[in-house]
Parts: sequence; structure tokens; C-alpha cells
Amino acid sequence: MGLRERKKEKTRLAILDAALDLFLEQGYESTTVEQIAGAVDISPRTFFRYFTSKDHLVLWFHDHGEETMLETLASRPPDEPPFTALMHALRAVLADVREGTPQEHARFLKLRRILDENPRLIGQSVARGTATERRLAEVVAARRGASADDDQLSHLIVAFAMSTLRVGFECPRRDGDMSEITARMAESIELAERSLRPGWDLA
Amino acid sequence: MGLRERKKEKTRLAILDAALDLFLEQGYESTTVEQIAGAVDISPRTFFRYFTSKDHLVLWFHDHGEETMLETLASRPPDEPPFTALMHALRAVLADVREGTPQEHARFLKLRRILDENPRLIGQSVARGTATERRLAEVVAARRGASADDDQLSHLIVAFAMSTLRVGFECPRRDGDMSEITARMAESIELAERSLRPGWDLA
DNA sequence: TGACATCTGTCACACTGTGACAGGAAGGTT
DNA sequence: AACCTTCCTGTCACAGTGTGACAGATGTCA
Repeated sequence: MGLRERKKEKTRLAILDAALDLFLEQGYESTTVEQIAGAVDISPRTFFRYFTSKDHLVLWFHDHGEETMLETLASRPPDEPPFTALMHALRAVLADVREGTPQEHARFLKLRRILDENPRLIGQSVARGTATERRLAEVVAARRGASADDDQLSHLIVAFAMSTLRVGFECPRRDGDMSEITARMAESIELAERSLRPGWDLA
Repeated sequence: MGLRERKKEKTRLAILDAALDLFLEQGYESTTVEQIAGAVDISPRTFFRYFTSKDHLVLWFHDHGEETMLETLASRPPDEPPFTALMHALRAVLADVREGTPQEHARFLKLRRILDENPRLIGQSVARGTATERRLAEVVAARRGASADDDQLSHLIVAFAMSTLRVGFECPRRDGDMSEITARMAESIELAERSLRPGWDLA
């Protein structure tokens, strides 16, 4: 990894951290891109070369999560029931979060607080999730030997799995610490697994 | 209902219809608010007094659906299992769509095509859904004699129900007619009911 | 008809996001 | 070290969304 890429990554994180702090100080809406750019001494135009939009800042983790899910899903044995495979993917995301550096934990907690204070952003986060769902549905449909276009069950399996993740992520109280949050997410996964009829995702 | 309200409703629908047609002709992104306003001979400023944003146009039906769901849910017997009650609410939404006037059907079909061509808008639609989910979760939690803050299962029940609706709505092929779409939605509801373990929402 | 609330258009504006272009920094090549 | 190439950054200009303030038009009710 060359100097160029390292510098880029550093700038990226600097923007993110500055933005999260500003959002917590003054609120999301009342913080402008100009301020964020100013805080890390770049031009507003450059900001948009690192993040495609102001909202995109908040979806930072989401992109990582999606990647993890797709990778994990691909690595699961092909004969494993699809929903089970997805639950493993969820646990992988959870493990990623838990095993992060203290810095990453801090970012994660800040992000949760911001999302909690700005319901609109939760919406945006979910909105991005629909793109992920489409891709996951393709993979699940392939596993089931069907086409994602016809097979409603593939979509339902994925939708249920993503719901599980969301509930675990959003549900904890705003003052929860890292261990409480991950515990909630784990709890949500177990809840979902208990709720579904065995073999429902094979029919 | 006075003249004022009737006129308002008429303008509202005129804006909506003009917008849907423009979106289908030229695409969502390349249609401006100015054009929409021009098509119905109002000022752009006035447009924003009827719809809070350009996106809001597309969420028109969503607002109706939410209302129907909350009303239906309130009218179901209190001792009915929550997920069952929600499935009834879903069927009520479906019935509303099916029983609409031909004009309303036309709007519905146009809207579906627009959503299908603009994935970003599906996201927005889902995003709005999160607000609905919160309210529904409150009601479900109350039914379960719990607080929505603590009870993850309430959130999961609602999330699963909304997933069911979404899958039914999004899944049909873009060229489907009204009867095919409603059939798909009904199918999705039955699929969900079959998939869950009896009594899972009572624990 | 007159008093009142509500709706509408105009003007002005802040903010997000994008395209085009020119200068500068990183990387590899000789 | 000098060179060229490629990518990154800042500046300028701009389209488009969305909002606040105010004045005038329109519906409502007495």
C-alpha cells in the first residue's frame, strides 16, 4: 500500500471523525459540509470526492457490514439452509464490530447516538440496506436453485435476516455501552432463530 | 368538506398525476420541481406546500397504507396474537389497493414502474417505513403488555410484518397488471404465516 | 358586505452536489 | 536526478432542492 493510499485513508477517517464530532455538538442538520471541510482543512469540493454525500458519512459502517455479509455468505457451505447461512453472516458482522480497535468502537458509539437523535438518518441507513438486500437475494436464490425474480421466498429470507440485524442494532438504549449493544444484537439473532419454523427456508 | 378543501385535494392530485407522468417520460432525476409546477400552473413555492419534497410524491401511497394499518390494528381484538393482527392489517392495505377506483389503480401502477426504475426511491420508501415501524412497535408492545423500549420481540414482530409487505410489493415483474400484483402480495402474506412457528409472537 | 383565516406568488437565500479546468504531488522510468 | 504519467486537490461556476418573509388574492363565516 503506497503513500498515496495511506494518506487517502487517513484523510477519509479525519473527515469522518470531524464530522461525527460536529454532528454531536451542533446536530446533523445544522452542520454544513463547509464546516466539516473546514475542520479538516480541505475544500468542500474535495469532501465530495471522499464521501458522495453528507448522508454517506453516516452509512460508513454499513458499507463494511455489507461487504462482510457477502463474503461470509459466500464462504458458507452451499448445502447449508440459506437462513442459517445468513445468521452466520450476521454473527460475522457482529464479531467485526466487537473486535474493532478502541477508536473504531468510539466511532461506532458516536454513530449510534447520531442515528438515535436523527430518525431520518435511520431511514437513510435502511434505504441503503435495500441495495444490499437485492444482492443478498440474488445469492440466496442461487443457493436455492431459483431465480431471484420469481422466488419470493428468497426475498423473504433475506428481508427477515436484515430485519433481525436492524432490530438488534436499533433497539438498545441510547446510553448503552459496547458490550450491551453487542449483547442485544446477539439476543436479536437468537430470537429470530427461535421464531422461525425449522426448515421454513428450504420449501 | 368545503370548497377550499376540495380544491386543495384536486390540486394535490393534479400535481401528483402530472409528476408521475413526467417521471415516466423523462425519468425521475431529470424532472425538476419547476417542470412539475409548470405542468399544473402553480409556482414552485406552492409545490412545496402540497408535498414537503420531491421524494414525498412517491411516498403518497405509503402514507395511506400507514393510516390503514394503524386503524386496522386498533380495531383487532386485543387478545389476538400480535403478528396475526398485523397480517390482518396487511390484508386491509391490500384490500384498499384492490378496491380503489380505476384512476387510483392507474396511479398505483405508474408508481410501481417509477419505483422499479429508481432503486433509490425504493430506499426512500423503506426509509419512511421506519417511522411507521416505530409507531406500530409501540402499539404491539402495548398489546404484549411491555414497553417498546425493552421488548425486542415487539420490534421483530413488526419488522417481519413490514418485510412481508415489502416483498409482496416489490417482487412482481415490472409489467405485471393489478391482479398479478395483488396476487403476489397475498402470496407473500401466506408465505410469511407459514414460515413462522405458531405462537412465536406470544413468548 | 365586512372581518377573518388560509392559500398563493414573488423575492431572496442557504445548502447540497456536480462538471470543467489548471496546478501540484506521488509513482514509476531512464 | 530529470522526466513523464497519473491521480489528487482547489477554484470557479452552476443546477437544483428546500425555506423564510411578506404582500396580495381567495375562500369562509358572520
